Amino acid sequence: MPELPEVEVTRRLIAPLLIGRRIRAVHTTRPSYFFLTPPAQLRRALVGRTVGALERHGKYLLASLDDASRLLLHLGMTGQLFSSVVSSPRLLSSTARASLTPEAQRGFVPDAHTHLRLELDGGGPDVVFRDVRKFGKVLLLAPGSSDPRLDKLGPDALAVTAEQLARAARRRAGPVKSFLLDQAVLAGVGNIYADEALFLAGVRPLRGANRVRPGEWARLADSVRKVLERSIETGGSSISDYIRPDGADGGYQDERRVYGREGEPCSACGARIVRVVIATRSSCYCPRCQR
DNA sequence: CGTTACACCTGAGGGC
DNA sequence: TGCCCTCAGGTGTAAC
Repeated sequence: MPELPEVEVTRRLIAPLLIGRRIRAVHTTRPSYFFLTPPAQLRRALVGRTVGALERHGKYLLASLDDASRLLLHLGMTGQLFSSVVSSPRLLSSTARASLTPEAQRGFVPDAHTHLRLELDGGGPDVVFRDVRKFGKVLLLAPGSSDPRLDKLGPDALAVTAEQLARAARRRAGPVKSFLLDQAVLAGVGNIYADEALFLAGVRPLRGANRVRPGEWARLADSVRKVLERSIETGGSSISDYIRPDGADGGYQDERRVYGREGEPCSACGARIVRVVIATRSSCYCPRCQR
């Protein structure tokens, strides 16, 4: 679920809970697909560490620790990173929520999907990482080491230029939609914001990337930045699982022009929004506004 | 090298 | 009500 705006909003709200804090205790679930670093090793390595900075690279978060190691986090499709003092209806199924006491409903209660919980010195709330589908990832990077997942990322989508996009697209005959989703080309755009940026730029998602003209790359680069910045301002898109770290919903889902709006009238021209499948990802566009 | 198909995992919602 | 199918904001890998 989370794309660049959701990860950036998460970073801004989680940073004050983590930075300068010493990790007092670490709670995890059993080993799984989710843990690139085995949970037992993770617990040993993290306890006693103090967090320096919390940075974002595309959709990845990177926490630097006082022993020069770094903790790499990815939210996958259903990952949620939040403060333990929140209570949000998105965090529990209705049946699970109904079984809690009123006191428990006011704070977060760890469940089987709560894969990582950091207790911090200083009396603040815990930092919780919950992920139902476990497509999210946790990886501890030893001092001085990196990871291919980070190294292969293209320029951050908030800073990408038309020239960078046009150059990267030269040998790319596939759909421009797939091109925008390629994290090695630009880092941070996912299915929602690719569709939204293509709409704003007036470009059809199925057009070959190498058949997009220079003027259109300029509009696309602007549209990508505009859409992402506006989403960050509104707190991101809360469509199914995403919540802000403080438990509130984002607001960008109400500003979508095409994503998830198949069959609805285009907000610009009234034509019916169309849905096609491109490389297994559903893609919505306006057949009149986008060429 | 570029591109596609599929796997990874769980839950919600629609159709019958 | 229950079952079965499809779909979901991502990404790594194998295969062409």
